Amino acid sequence: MTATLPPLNALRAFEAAARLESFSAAAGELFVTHGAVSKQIKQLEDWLGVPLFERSGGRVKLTEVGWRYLVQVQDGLDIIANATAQLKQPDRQRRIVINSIPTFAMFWLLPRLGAFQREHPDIELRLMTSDRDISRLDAPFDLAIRRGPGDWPGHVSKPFLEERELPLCAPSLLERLPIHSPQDLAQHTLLQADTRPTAWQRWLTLAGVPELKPAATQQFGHFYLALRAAMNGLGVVLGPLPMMQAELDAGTLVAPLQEPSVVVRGYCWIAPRAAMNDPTIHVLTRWLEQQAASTGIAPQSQPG
Amino acid sequence: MTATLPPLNALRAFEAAARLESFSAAAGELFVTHGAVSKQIKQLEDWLGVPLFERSGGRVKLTEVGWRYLVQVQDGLDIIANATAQLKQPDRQRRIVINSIPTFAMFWLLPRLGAFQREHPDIELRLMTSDRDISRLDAPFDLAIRRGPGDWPGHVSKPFLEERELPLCAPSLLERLPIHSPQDLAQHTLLQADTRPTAWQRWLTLAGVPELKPAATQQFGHFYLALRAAMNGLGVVLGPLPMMQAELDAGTLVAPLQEPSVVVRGYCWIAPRAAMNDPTIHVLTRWLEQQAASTGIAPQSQPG
DNA sequence: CAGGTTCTGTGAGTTAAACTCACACAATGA
DNA sequence: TCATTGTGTGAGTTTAACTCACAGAACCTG
Repeated sequence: MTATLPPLNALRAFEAAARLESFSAAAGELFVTHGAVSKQIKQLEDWLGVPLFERSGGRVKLTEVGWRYLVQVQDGLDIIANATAQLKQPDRQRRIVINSIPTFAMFWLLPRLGAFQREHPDIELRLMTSDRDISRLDAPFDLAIRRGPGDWPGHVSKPFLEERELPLCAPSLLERLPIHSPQDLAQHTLLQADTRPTAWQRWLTLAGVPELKPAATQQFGHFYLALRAAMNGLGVVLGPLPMMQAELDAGTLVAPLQEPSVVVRGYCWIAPRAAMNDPTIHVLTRWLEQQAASTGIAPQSQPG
Repeated sequence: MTATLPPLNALRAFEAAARLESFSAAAGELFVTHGAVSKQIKQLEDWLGVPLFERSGGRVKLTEVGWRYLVQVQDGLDIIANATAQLKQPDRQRRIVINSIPTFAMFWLLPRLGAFQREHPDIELRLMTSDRDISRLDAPFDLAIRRGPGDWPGHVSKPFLEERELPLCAPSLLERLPIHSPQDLAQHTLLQADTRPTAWQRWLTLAGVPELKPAATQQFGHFYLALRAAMNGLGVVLGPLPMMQAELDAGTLVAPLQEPSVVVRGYCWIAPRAAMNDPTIHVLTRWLEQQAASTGIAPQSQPG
């Protein structure tokens, strides 16, 4: 990371002073004089170019900007402190922690987890979800599921499930506004997620209607929220197949259009290189590949 | 935070050296000599008590411990760098960002979002999800939904929806192993989440069977994963009502037992004090309260 | 195999950040 | 009005961070 960092030692003083709303109390906590804290805060404010505290008669109170900065600085420093504490006290537990992107966890992995556990009752799985790049996770993991291929230094990865996208929506939506061609999407709300920002534009281009303006768009922080919104009749989502096949089979979602069907980046399992010595990881990754082969488009052989 | 922080300036050198796997390259990036970087790394390793790099013949490579530390240090430093950049370039947008805990977003809020948008087409909502304490979020928000009451300095909050918990499961589960009394739970897998770690123990205690040992327990990182697992027939979850009423009505979940029904901490909206000057926040919070009053247990008047 | 190149390790000395000390000023409370 | 508490800051001190110079090791090339 080459982004500009502020004077880091000053952050320690800032965090304490802001949390306690007192330079003197912060000085006590940090075992320095209040003058040191005062100078550090002044240095930080000068460097940032904005006041972080309001002063009134020997008392300080965070400004709104200072408050916003504090919560993020605390988050950053907490992560560093926690990482440091963990490093000093390794906590070795025997379980496989899977960190999956939320949509995959909910619509593909979770419905199959029971089968895995019946087949492997001796393996304890713990499922976490995150959209983040694996290099930026708060907690360690043994296996990650992310869309790929991708660049994951220090890890082994392998694609195991391809994906294609089609417009999907609740059947009730079509009763009010039928969709027979891509042009009909102009009457609808298109649902999208931060994690797939260009999906609709790409699909519309392939469909031959790049300039189409929908009635509205609805943005969600996570794709699974967009999918749930579609099930709730809020609009049309570009649904991933074969992941949503169960919902199509159940009739909670329908695919009004069959073309174009865009093949997009599929799913990879990702493990730290050191974890590849663990046979349990092999059991799990083989199981993932077998499940993918039996339900949808397993990728052609591709090196990790 | 009074947790021990390592020498912070050394982290800057460590991050660069670790990312580039070169002290000389790190020195170039940081505009210091390689000797400065070497000394900083040595200081950090001495302070932590563990080597972070393997040395071989003038080359360095991260140890496994060093690698794990790097990803977390990078995360922490990135948050600080991003907070710093945001502070310098305020990005003022006109939209309401809601940060809700995932379960509430999916099962209560999202099904109602369409109604809100039809009633208020001029307000753009952006829905984010997180379990984190609001003081530790990566991104700013205008309104948060968390379970409470709670202590949220600098914010205004108000409970608007109470909650009670009952064992819920898929109907297919009862076909194989009926549940007529709390003792019957011994034959089942109890599903739980990190965010509600003591829920089952409390419920079993109230049910008069504190020593009951279930066939298994299954832990999930998020409560909504536990709920989805229950719908997929993986076990019994302590389901929140009235949130899951729609699923009970639809038959995807059933409540085999009606007692004891535990009233637990419900839901609060939380807004930064400064945001209370914004009339849009009032529109949204009043709408939340009205929706809660019409669907479930609205709390007795309680100050924020 | 020898020499050159590149990279890290470290002692000695230098520089600058961090700190202490002491005093000044302001708000609050008794 | 005076005492108390807290912040601001200049001057001086201390220590972390740094440069400089040299040494050692691995790798590459001729």
